[in-house]
Amino acid sequence: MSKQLPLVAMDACCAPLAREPLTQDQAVELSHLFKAMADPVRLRLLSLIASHAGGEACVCDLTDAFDLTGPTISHHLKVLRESGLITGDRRGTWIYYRVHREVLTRLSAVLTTAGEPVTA
Amino acid sequence: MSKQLPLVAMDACCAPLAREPLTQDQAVELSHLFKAMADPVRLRLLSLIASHAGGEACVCDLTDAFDLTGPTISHHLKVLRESGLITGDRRGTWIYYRVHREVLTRLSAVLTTAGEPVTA
DNA sequence: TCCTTGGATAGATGTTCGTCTAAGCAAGAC
DNA sequence: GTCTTGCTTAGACGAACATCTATCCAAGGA
Repeated sequence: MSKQLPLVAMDACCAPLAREPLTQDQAVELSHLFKAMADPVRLRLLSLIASHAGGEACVCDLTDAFDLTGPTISHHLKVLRESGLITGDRRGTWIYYRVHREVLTRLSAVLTTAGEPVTA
Repeated sequence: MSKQLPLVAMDACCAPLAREPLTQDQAVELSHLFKAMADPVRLRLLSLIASHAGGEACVCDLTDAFDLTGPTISHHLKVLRESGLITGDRRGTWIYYRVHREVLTRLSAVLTTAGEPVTA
């Protein structure tokens, strides 16, 4: 359950997208992360977990916020997990999820246009 | 050609995703933007345009970077256009595209976790 | 032990997406 | 006018995706 993919987007770590053209590999890596966030349910899940008290939330906290079945929520959590955006670990009866803030921070950095010259 | 959708993601303007839970509407708006970026070709297009000298690039500059047909590139540019990430205008023979930096900046702000308390 | 509860997996189904070929439109050269 | 070039639109098709129901596994309490 706590088995995660290695942290991704390391290659696309720091260079803002607007400073120099992304390589093919960087683009593929980043696209996986954006694809994981390209769904309203997953965005809200991510936001619910990230903003939850203690920085973590159990699935029981999440399911009630949606009009979807348990398996569907479970599927979306799996997508977020496999993209490296969140981790989950079981403590007793419940499984707690928390976000990988470094990944969000890295994405934020990639999208920034601060300090980017308009002309090269 | 220069007809664009109104700038989106205004509602999701400033509150970082990790500060408070996204509303359904905010999540839907943001998901459209992330969906537009959830493809390696579109990410590279965005990056090529954003990092191009003068802040703009014509389609002829873009097509050569990919092993795809013209219509496919055109399709991806249309997705980026309709999401509000880029605009294109024709000047004489060529069409020039440039990115809406405000949108990128806003997305970057939404993803930031700087200054976010881990506990509420 | 067996039952209950929390949560994931398996498999099916309708929809969306990425790519292509073919055709169309706009601008300039002749 | 007609041709060429740059780019978009239209339509088709296979792959990927979001959701569901049914099933299964793990942990805790009787």
